[in-house]
Amino acid sequence: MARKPSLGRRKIKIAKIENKNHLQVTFSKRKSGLFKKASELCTLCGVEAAFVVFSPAEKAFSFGHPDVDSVVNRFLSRDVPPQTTNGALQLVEARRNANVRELNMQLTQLLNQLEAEKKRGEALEEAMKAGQSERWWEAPIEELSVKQLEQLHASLQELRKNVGKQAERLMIESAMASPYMPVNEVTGFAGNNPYELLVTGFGGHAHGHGNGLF
Amino acid sequence: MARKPSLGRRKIKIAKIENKNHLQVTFSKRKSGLFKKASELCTLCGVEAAFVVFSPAEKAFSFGHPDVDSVVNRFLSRDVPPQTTNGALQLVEARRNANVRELNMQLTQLLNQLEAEKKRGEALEEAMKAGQSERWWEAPIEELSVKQLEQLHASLQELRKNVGKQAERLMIESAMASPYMPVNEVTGFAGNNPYELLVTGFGGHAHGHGNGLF
DNA sequence: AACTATTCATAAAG
DNA sequence: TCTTTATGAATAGTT
Repeated sequence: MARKPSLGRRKIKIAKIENKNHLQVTFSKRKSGLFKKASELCTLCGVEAAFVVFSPAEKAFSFGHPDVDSVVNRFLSRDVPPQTTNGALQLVEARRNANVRELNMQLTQLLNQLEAEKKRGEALEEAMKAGQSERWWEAPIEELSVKQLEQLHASLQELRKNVGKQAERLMIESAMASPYMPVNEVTGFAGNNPYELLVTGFGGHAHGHGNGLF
Repeated sequence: MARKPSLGRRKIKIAKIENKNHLQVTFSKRKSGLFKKASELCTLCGVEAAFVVFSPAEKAFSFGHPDVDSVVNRFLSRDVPPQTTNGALQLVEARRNANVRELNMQLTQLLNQLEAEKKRGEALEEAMKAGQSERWWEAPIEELSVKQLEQLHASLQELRKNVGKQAERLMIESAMASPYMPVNEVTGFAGNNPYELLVTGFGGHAHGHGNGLF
């Protein structure tokens, strides 16, 4: 009766799994394990974290504590640290670049919609050009002084804040007309609790017809 | 010879670790393990994923394949899911759609407001000519003229390009062969862990069908 | 940071 | 997908 009920776990090579079924099973198992470990990290260390993954079937799964959005926002718009040591400088630049991209996204949309107004703008430019000899911020960044960079950064932050305030105000106005109380949906994970709330993706699969935003 | 050099791993309760040193060590170990597993998941299953975590010291750490930004963008702008027949889910769907509409409305209103600004533009034009502050871009966005926004946008693009070039150069310089996937340590270098190699990048990457936020 | 005993995660199979 | 099993891996506690 000497049997071999199971070979048990085998060592595998970390390389793309070719067998679709196997891949799906592995994805599912490992995703669960990852969510669990992320959850444990948050609980054990009291930190914020977010994890987003797209399944082989393009479905979005996410985990976040306190929630994905807040963590992602914190990540995307965190403030420049006081440090200016060696490597930190590059990182600051990279971060500023991220902010710039963020602003570009917003501004590009606005500008596209307002293209019709350009003509009138030309006149303004003439006027401004005449009275303005300072365009230092268009110089190569290596040539900008620390002070100038700081000023530019402050300006960007200010602009961002202004844009944000506007959006926030509009959102509050809209929210007042909203019939439902806030519900934690897609990205929700609330907790200090052992396992996560697996609220992933959306039921069926996808193809939306969009509302044409962005 | 029978020694007990170590008690070995012990079972622990998943609850906030109070001892600061212990907490820091655990955070570090588990973060590494998480990054490794996330990396493996991406490789094994050929999927995209992003993980962001803030350390107890508020420092941001992230992992992303192909990179954090593209994954996050994909997540934030994914399609609105199809309708369901389930009542409870319909409610969620409705709310999600409401969110999308809400955001679209914000954008529309913002655009309308900006458009309305053009009418006040003449007044600003006068003020400009009068030679006011050089820091006009710090004014509330509602008060910026179309022309100013365009100029600011151009400036931002220019800056972005400059920053990008520099970052690219630095990236190439420090491109010391790494078989691992991009892992960012955002606020500083962390050392030996191969999963914490510094890579600051921007990945252009656009899937052309995102409509909603949420 | 290194070491090890142990717990935990999971590959394979049903 | 859920369960079982045997192992491979991660890691808690210690040095």
